[in-house]
Amino acid sequence: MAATTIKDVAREAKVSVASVSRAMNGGSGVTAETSLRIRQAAERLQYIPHAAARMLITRRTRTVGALLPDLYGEFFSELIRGIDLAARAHGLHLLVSSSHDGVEEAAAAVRSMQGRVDGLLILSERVDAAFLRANLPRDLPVVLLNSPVRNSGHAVLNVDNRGGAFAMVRHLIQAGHRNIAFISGPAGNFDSRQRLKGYRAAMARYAPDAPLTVLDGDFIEESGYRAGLQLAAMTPRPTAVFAANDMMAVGCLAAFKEAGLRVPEDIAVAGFDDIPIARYVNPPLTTVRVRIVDLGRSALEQLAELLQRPEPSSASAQTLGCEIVVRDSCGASVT
Amino acid sequence: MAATTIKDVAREAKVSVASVSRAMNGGSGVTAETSLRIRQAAERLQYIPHAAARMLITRRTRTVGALLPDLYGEFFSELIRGIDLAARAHGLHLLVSSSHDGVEEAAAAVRSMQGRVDGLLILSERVDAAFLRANLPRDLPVVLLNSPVRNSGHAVLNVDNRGGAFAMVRHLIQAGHRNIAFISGPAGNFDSRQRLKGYRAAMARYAPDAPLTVLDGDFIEESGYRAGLQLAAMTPRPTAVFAANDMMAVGCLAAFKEAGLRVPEDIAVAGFDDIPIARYVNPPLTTVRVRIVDLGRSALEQLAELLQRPEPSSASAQTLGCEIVVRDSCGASVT
DNA sequence: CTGAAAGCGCTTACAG
DNA sequence: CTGAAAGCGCTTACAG
Repeated sequence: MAATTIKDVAREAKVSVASVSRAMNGGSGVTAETSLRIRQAAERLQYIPHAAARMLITRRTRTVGALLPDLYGEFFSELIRGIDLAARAHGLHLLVSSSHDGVEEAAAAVRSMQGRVDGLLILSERVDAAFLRANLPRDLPVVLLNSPVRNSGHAVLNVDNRGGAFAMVRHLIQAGHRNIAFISGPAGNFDSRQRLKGYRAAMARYAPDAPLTVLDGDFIEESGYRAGLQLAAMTPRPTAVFAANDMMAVGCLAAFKEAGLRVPEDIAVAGFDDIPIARYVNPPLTTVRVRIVDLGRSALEQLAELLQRPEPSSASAQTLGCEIVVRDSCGASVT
Repeated sequence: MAATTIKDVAREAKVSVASVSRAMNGGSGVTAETSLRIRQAAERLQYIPHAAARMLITRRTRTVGALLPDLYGEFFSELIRGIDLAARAHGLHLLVSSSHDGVEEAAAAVRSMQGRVDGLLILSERVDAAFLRANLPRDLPVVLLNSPVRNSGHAVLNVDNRGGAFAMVRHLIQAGHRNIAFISGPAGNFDSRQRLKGYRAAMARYAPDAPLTVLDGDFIEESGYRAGLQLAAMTPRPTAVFAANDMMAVGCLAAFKEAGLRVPEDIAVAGFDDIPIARYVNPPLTTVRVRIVDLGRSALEQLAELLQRPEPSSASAQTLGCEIVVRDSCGASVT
């Protein structure tokens, strides 16, 4: 105990606590000499202002919260890394609450963060406008990541799933493919729907007469494997398949190997995400890369902005671009 | 603004703030009826106690901090997941500060967490006894993860790197190998040193006459590749190689493929970590799995324990076991 | 059981 | 520039 307080410093520097406070907060309102003397005293006493007392009086925590669902490895860590880096740059602390799969759990987490954070970053399929209205004070700055929510009054930052998928399909078409199949993610999934839209749009635009083939998947490797077996058995067989994520593309590769199909000679394969495994499978996977660190960083930047200027009433909606990574699974790197 | 405070609830329930406080904190010292009336009033007003005020008076934050270095994907996310799950179970919030590579950065992070956390989880190669002494108040509960620090007065929780490596080498020997090479991690790395010790111990015990071959690596794939090329050129060539981590084992596989060596027929390969890629390479990699979620969970549990009983002066040091995962890269599953 | 009051450590008008 | 004082929202002895 016996942590040194502002009083101790005041005594040591022979000034009032008010002056200590002013000196510790930028020093405006005190002479340079006084300020120096105070800061030296503080140094001597190893004084660290009590965070809670400061929060209580200033009504600010200098902390932001991040609410995340049960995410898979790489995405999660990259996202946090981006958020963390940006938070540190802004002098903000980061309170994390992850691994939520239920709405109730998420609601409890959000509520328990009340008063401990100045703003919130939320990434969760389950969080919709109604959830936000029910569980958040109207005036808490919030940035939604990868969310379909619109006009909730909150800022939204999305990955350009549609654009990434569009670009990938265009790439495949330019490489000479026309019969291109798509393996979707889980039915209601927002990312998957956007990627499907990108596929459809690119096909409509660049190969309007080509057949559309959409197989159901669920983002799990196994579902990609099953879809791969189906594809292998089709006549005419698509010459390329674009899976809504890498794991399903990996499953596809396994199915094709089993079916005796060569990749990319007999059929080209592309994925989405660029997970680390993508470059280690055989052949290495052509895919769409999402700059996840940037997603986290941008989200935090936006939130930090909100903390300073409480939203000019028009909630922004931004989109973060993706890039195509061409590897062997689609044949030569044709652009 | 206008957040409802304890006063509002007191007025609404027609009691003193003292009674409200008691009712909100378990209700001892108030009749059941009063307590109920108060809690209903609180509900009506959507009262949430102000965290900072509570912290200020109770001297507890109900928050733990996690200081993490710049970790790679899977390990990081699994660790946080484990910590987060356990923290939630204990009603503790989690303040995260990650991606530190410098000592100075880590020190600043630790200091800035002062007063915002009741305890700290620290995973960092750079953090030694001196660091802890210089940057932490003597009485702050701390659990060190995977740390060589001893007798610092802090609890330590380590992965059984030595035991895992020992078991793997024993497995290889039992499978008939005698000339087994080891590829080390970075020179000063604690994990690597422990794994090397395990290799040496198992060789000494089960194949005391067999040659010891240790190649330098640095945990990066590339270094495993180089070591693989060296191994391929050796005479006599080891019949098995145990890399101090999976990434180097993956590099080894690439080198062997290039050198025309078949795995496991010509040479067996084993790694350490069981990263997701391990099961996707060709052939799938035999490796040592670290239950990272459990590591995080245990660390938090230990910290939570410390928060309740401030360390009976004897800092504990625990070790978390590993398990061998047998896949094709070492041939048939001989146990 | 219940309430009045002190006090946690800080910041910030308000005087001087 | 400097300080005395009020007050942030809570909890907890202390009386009754």
